[in-house]
Amino acid sequence: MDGEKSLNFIEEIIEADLAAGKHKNILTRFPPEPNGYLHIGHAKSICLNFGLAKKYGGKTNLRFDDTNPSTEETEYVESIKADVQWLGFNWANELYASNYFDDLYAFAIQLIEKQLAYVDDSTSDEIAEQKGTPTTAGKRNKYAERTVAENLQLFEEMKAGKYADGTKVLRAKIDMAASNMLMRDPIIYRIKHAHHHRTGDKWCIYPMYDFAHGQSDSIENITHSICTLEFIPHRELYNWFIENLNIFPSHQYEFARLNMTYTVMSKRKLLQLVNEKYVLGWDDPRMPTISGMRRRGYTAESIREFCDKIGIARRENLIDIGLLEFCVREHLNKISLRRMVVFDPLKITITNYTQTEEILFSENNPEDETAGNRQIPFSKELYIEKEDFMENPPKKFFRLCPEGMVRLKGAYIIKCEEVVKDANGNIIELKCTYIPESKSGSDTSGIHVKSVLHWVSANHAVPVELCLYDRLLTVENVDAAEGDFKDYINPSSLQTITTAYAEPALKNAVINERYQFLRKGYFCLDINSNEQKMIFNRTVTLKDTWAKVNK
RNA sequence: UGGGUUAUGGUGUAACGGUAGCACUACAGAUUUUGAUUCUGUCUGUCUAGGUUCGAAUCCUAGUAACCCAACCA
Repeated sequence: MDGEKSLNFIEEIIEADLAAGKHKNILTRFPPEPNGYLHIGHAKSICLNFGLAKKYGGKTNLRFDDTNPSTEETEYVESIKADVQWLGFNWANELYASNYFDDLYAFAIQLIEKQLAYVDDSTSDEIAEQKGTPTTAGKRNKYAERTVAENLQLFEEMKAGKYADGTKVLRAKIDMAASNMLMRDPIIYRIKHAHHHRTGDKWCIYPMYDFAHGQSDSIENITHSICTLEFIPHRELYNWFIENLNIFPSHQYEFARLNMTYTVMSKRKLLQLVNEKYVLGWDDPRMPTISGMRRRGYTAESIREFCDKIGIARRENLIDIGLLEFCVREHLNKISLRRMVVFDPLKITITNYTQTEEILFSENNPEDETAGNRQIPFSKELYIEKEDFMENPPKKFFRLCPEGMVRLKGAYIIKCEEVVKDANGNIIELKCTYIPESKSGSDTSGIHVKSVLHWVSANHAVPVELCLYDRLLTVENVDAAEGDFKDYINPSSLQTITTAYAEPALKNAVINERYQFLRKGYFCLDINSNEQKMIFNRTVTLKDTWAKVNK
């Protein structure tokens, strides 16, 4: 393959359609139901639909599939729009299935007139009963015999609010013996005396998904209607309506939805996590929601890159969350400002340091020359990370130890001369000397050390709070695990650190800027930060070879 | 047990009858003032059994496994 990226199966279909002159331009759509927040699985669909349009010079509509007023809310509409935009996509039109309620009602009348739909008074249990099973055909009931006039009147009365919820439905008259259960006279309208977030109380009958989605595609002239695998059986019905209504022939294509290790990807389960307070909200940084990932520090670029890397196919998949982390590290490495923060401080006194303080410089980002330098104050008393010192180190440990030497990043080489302990034998301080000729950038000492540590000057240190996140679940594939998914929630998915000290440059931290805390990971300022307290979220750790060796 | 869909390294994804490639992971090494980054290298794969063919991941036959469908949800 001469460097050319191969096409996925949908791209192949589109290129064939375009080549055959079937369409001049393509039109796709992203059709969320506004009953929850978008998650990374939706991002896959968004990137696909908008990406295809972009690649082939077409357009994409954002269409809310709002046919069920009892679960849908404006709050969700707003969050969905914000998330799609944040991901970097612009829709051609903001549309709603509810825009088409009048058209859909007219379509239903047409079906009745063609004797292809009837009003059924059966209860939901009776309908289920009469439907049969996958191995036995269903039976049509007496209501299917109603005349066109009778059906027209009844349906009109349903619309007028004459009947209570659940007492009547409109059904398409197709085939009660079909092997595809969806073709066994599917319900297309039900009575719901519910307030709709857009149409208010205008309607008390609402179309079902199957009677709304395909027709909406058709009304908009969508050329390629892309959805997930579980809708495959719906395609037959989708086509049946288009054919019998004789409307624009949109086509449905299906791809496999995204599953990811150590998390859940269903709106129902995510809603449960929110409602039952396992997380702090839809935008909790542990959630796989777009808003959660945004708050955690993921960039839109990295999410798009991830969606590109996982590919599009028709087989079930379970993507290693490590791939997502790889993508975000890859981007953050290029753009984040380097800063030093000590999480668990151990005091160091430089016994031979005679100045009160001096200002040192260090690069903001070694990956980006234009990022410039920052000032870092150095003084006699510093903090380093407790875990960077060991009194009796194993062979492969090359950080600080008694008599040992390390470099302080951007500063000097120091040597540990004395370990100070409290009455209980805990190490509370290290007395060190520094090598004056080893100053960073003008080192003439000739000394080579194996390790470089991050540090902060004690007098200049800024206390900050850190939120460290771990995977949401304790098992890779919760769908394959026994019992309820909530049994597998990771109890330590959030660790809050209140002992951390940051270098003074971090006082200027702002939302949306990305930081790499040297040797610790990528962080961003949390929206709950204020003048008194800065809170940083860890987006992802750095790769840590030492942690692996150590284990 | 009716119908539908899918099977390629640990995980994803290519190949369109002609050298099984790429990415992530894992492992080994080089460089490094982040045990990061970067660079180099290594391991591991065509669900099974037959068949067609000079040649099969690809075509045929028969199995096997997984997922989806019996909501007035989408």
